[in-house]
Amino acid sequence: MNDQNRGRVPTIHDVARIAGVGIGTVSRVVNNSSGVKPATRQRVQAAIDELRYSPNLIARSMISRSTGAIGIIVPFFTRPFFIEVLQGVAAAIIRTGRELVLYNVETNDQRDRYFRELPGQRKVDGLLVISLSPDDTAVSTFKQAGMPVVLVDAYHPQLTSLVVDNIEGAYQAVKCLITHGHRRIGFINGVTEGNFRFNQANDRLIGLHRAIGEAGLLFEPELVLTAEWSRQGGKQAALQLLTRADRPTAIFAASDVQAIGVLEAARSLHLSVPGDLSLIGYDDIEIAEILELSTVQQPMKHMGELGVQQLIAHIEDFADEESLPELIRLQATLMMRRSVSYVDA
Amino acid sequence: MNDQNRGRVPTIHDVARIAGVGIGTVSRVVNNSSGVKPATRQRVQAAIDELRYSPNLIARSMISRSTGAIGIIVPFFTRPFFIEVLQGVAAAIIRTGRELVLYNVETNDQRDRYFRELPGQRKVDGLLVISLSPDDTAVSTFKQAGMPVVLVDAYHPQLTSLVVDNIEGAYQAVKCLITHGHRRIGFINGVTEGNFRFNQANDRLIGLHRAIGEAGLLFEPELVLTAEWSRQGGKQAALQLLTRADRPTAIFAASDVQAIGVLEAARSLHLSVPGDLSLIGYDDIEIAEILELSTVQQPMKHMGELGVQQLIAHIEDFADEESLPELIRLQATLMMRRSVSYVDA
DNA sequence: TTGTATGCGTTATCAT
DNA sequence: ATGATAACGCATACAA
Repeated sequence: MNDQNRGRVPTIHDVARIAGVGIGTVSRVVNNSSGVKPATRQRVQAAIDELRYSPNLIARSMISRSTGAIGIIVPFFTRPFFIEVLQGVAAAIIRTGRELVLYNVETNDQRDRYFRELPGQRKVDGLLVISLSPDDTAVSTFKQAGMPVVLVDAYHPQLTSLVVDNIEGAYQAVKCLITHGHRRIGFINGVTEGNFRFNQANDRLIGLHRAIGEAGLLFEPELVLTAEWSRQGGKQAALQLLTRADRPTAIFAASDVQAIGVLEAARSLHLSVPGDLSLIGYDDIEIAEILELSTVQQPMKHMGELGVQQLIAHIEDFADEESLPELIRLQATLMMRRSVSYVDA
Repeated sequence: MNDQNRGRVPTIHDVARIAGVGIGTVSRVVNNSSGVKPATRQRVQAAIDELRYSPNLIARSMISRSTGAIGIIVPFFTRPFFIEVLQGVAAAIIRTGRELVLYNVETNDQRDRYFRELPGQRKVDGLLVISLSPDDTAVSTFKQAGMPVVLVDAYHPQLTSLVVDNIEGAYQAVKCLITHGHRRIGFINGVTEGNFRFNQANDRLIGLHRAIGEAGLLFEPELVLTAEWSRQGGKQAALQLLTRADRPTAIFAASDVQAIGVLEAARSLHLSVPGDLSLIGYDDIEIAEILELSTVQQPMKHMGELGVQQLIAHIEDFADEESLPELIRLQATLMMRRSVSYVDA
């Protein structure tokens, strides 16, 4: 192991030279192809071990036209919801021995650039898109490039999409509050950032309307606030709701992160949950259980795993060209915990 | 956009043909090289736009010998500690316009395979290794392949390493408990999984010893338990400690995740924290603040960002060959919150 | 059974 | 200013 070789990675030619064979034979040994005399195979293997050779995957990709990597396009990946989806994604990808390449998007521009350029760059074999809905132009780029794409928590008619019934989820949450005798229910919705989560925010509002309408209650617009998808956002909105003269007896938040902000607001106002205020969040991130927060569970890890599974099926399916896009619907589940109680019990 | 081109990505040759120029010229336009007549440049650009061409990064990598990607080798990436480090990592990487490739390791074999093969595969320009200490063989593989490697929360004399003074952190935690009058202090340490976190677990124990020794207290081995780095692990260990006749009045846990398990155990035994039990965790993951858990803060995001920063410096530094490895020491900080009180106050 | 030549899509070095 | 051509490291078809 002389120092001359510093920084120079051995290639298939080096192995061939050492073993005294042609590069074709080395290639056969490396790829376990048949038709190599055991003795030669052994010589080659010895050379490989000696040089600590491992094949340059970039060069191999040029020929095989596949990289073994899967790209994940995800907005604001540090938020708990996305983190939990990513956990499912990563577990599923790694299980297949592939690599995971993360593309985080924080702006519309970034999203559009990824949609436009990633398909042609060929650095990944497929794209899993989380909570982002590509427009028709983007989809045509995917199709033209033959790049398999699957959507998770987003929808496009021409792409396999995996969606959660959040209208029903929100409906169940609000209905539950109504059943518990609440009549003044505050709703803290999430902002729609660059239309990233347009449906997400909207669906929850629709579910709320449905539950309220069904119960024959009056919809009170001043009890509906829009806040950042953050603790801070939730806290501020809650403060606003809870300092009203006619403060709501219950709050439904569009995400657990915001619900935690509500808890903090309540604490700072010396209101007890659920004594003075009932609360339901959304997502069921891990911390919700610890805080005994009632919430609507989205099967986040499962969404990630299922998305990867679908994507890999597309990648491996050569007849993919015109395989019809599937629409997979998942349920949201109300998780009742300690943060809800009957009003004036 | 005819259907014939489905799945065929346009190459530089297609652009050249359409624009009626040679591929060299196209390459110059794509890379903004000088020496192209404005008129030609325009023609080429038009062809690029028409075909929606974007250069194949794989082919480009063959020549440039760089991929624009950074590989992260991390064990058990779903644990909060690693998630928070990864957040810093991802933010820093994306800020530089590079890609992040995640390599999760759950076994010794996996770790060794990554260390052995990744350097030669050339799919990434550098490796950031989290909480994993490569041995001399691995390090020599890195060096020979000229693959830049930086260690975070791990150490090797020949590699730039970023470590946290966890001995001091643990010392501060235990000393604080002693100052609050506690004499029987339980310690829930983490297991050493395949030596992944050998130092991590050991350092905390050393800090404990130091604080206890300094106070002239007797070290009681039966109050030191080893548990999984999980809520469940922490809970079970705590149950064991807290059901003793002479139960400790305080517990120090090697991680916040385990400390949360302690909280759950206390709750199930109807012991109040900090009334009946004082508790200090380790790491300061986000949930610690929400739970008002006292803990020792590790600058996780900062570690990730700093690691990336160092790695990129190595990647871009051509004289890297023999640039000396740095050892960067970071402080751990005791965060006092509600989970600690004076004993028999 | 094995060696050699071709091509993957780029960039870079030459000519022109 | 621009076009042709040689690498880059590999897999593979084909020749021997």
